Amino acid sequence: MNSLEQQSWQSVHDEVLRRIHTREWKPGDLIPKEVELAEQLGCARATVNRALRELASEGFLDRRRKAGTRVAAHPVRRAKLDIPVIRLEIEGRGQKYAYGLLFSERRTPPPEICANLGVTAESDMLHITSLHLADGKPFMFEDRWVSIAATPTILDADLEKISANEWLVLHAPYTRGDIYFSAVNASAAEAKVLRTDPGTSLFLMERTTWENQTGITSARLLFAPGYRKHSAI
Amino acid sequence: MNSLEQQSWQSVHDEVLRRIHTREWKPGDLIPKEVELAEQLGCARATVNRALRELASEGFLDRRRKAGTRVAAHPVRRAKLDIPVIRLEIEGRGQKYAYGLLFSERRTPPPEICANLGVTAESDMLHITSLHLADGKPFMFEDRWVSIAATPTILDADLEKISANEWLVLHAPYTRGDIYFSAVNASAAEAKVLRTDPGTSLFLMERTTWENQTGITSARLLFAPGYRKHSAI
DNA sequence: AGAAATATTATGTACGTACATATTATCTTT
DNA sequence: AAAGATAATATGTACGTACATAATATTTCT
Repeated sequence: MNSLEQQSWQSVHDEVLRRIHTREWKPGDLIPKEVELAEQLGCARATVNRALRELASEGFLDRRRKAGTRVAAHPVRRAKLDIPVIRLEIEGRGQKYAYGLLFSERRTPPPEICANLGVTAESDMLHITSLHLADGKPFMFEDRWVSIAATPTILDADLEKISANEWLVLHAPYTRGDIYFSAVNASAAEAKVLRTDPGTSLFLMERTTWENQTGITSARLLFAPGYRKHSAI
Repeated sequence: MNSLEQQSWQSVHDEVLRRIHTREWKPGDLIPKEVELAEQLGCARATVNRALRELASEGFLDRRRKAGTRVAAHPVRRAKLDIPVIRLEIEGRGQKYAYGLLFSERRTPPPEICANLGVTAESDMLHITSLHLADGKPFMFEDRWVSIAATPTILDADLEKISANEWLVLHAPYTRGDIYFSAVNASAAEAKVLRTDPGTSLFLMERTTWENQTGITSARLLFAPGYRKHSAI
């Protein structure tokens, strides 16, 4: 890459990535400073800055003021997982989405939910279990607790028609959340709902969301056998 | 937020996010154009642009030229998963890392590996299985195929001492990869290696990486029972 | 020599201008 | 009215300058 017409932060991004991939710049190496790169590649420092910033956020570079920019010594791969509303995930596969409310009650939460959301055992909560289907077959079993204090309007929602999952996305603001992915053996009850055998290995997604310090909802999403979550890196 | 001294893309980012969270701007809504926002918030358009670009990449906004910027109708949560080298993941938990090579052979690949990597059945490949331990207990079982054509120097690596996982990160350039997460029941052999019972539900990560169009390696990473992958959103 | 103050430096960010590009909206032609 | 050409417009990006900030290097002081 000589000092000709080069432009665009994308091309700088690609060129730097090429040098990393070809080991011209090896893990741990200090790379030229922004001003030098800008000269080499014939563009403004702002352009180099944008490219390097992007590469750092992708985990390829480590940057520190004054210390300069280094190729990440232990490239941490940052996989981006898109977690859409279940309906869209199913429709995105070209399958027909259906949903059924299994059970709904208003009561105080069990200890593990209190711990997840940081609420007291006397909290007024809505407990819902439901089943999401793809082409008529069980796809995901949802077991959710919603704080009525934090989201009173959910009592007005018709959860026979719209899933709590989707209602919350549209009506409950939230600022942060946690997700855990794991694998569990199906219990007898879970196996029955998902029409599989007890003990079958199931993909589990546990999600908890807060608005500021207030716990909104905690959900256990259990996927039917064969489910795979994909990500490109 | 009045038209006073406001600066910094972070504060613009936070202010826009606040308006989304408080439903001042609801899903699907068209928000003011960059120039207007810049005026409102008293900063340059470039600053607003950076904030909105960030919010779009986080999945809160949809932006299109000429059409303007809208609050995402179906907020797709973008969970960022950090996938470090196994050794660092274990050490990051404060546990002692150990590694053992179980098996290594040089041979032609089975059909599923050919399909994954897009190589022919006559390819010269290295097949390695190994076990990663945390505090002496089985943590992850790795079953990996590496293309010798694409990465000939791996034959010189001492895979008794450094795991293929780590060696590849440090020595094999790659441009793109796929990851699949799923749950599987342990086979008899897998259960034995991971010191658990056959049928136990295990978290599986399948990774395939390419350099441009050349398949480099395909790995099946099977985690011991209880493993959970976390992400904040 | 060791600590504290000061200078230096690479990245981080803001601003204003200019132009590119993708879409949408409008006008013209058939 | 449908199709095609043209204008309008919001975002996308590049550039150069200016200053902020964090970390390091150097100098000064005790």
